[in-house]
Amino acid sequence: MKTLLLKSEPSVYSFDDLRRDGRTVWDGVANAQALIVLASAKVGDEVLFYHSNDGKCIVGTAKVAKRAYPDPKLDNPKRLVIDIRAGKPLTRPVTLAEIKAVPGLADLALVRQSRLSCMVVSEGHRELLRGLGVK
DNA sequence: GCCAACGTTGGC
DNA sequence: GCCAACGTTGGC
Repeated sequence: MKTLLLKSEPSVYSFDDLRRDGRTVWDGVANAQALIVLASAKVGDEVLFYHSNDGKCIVGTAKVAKRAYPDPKLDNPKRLVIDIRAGKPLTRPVTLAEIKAVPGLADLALVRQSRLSCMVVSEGHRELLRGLGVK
């Protein structure tokens, strides 16, 4: 099982929205690199839910509920989506500033490639995040 | 196939 | 609101 980190602007779709919905289709990914990440997602993989712009913090967890499939709303087989279901909110959000303060997390894609919306979190990075309170 | 121009994302 | 970092587009 691996861990993904998905970014969302809370004003568009927040973690609270996900908890309200229980489950949602994760769509809108067009970037080639991010699509490769989506394609690698397996049911049961852990998802870290990050609020970009307004928040800049990891706010909760989720799980991959359905592996990648073409967006039914689009006529483009390359535009993949996955389904995720809500997990638990963190007791305290873990901010980007806190993450940047950990030397071992400097090469996390979230830090290095701010525009990437969807990334795989390595085992080692996952452990460091756990140390910051991402349970 | 190169590259300039333009658009977008997201941190600050 | 600004701008850096990228990705994409289109003319050549």
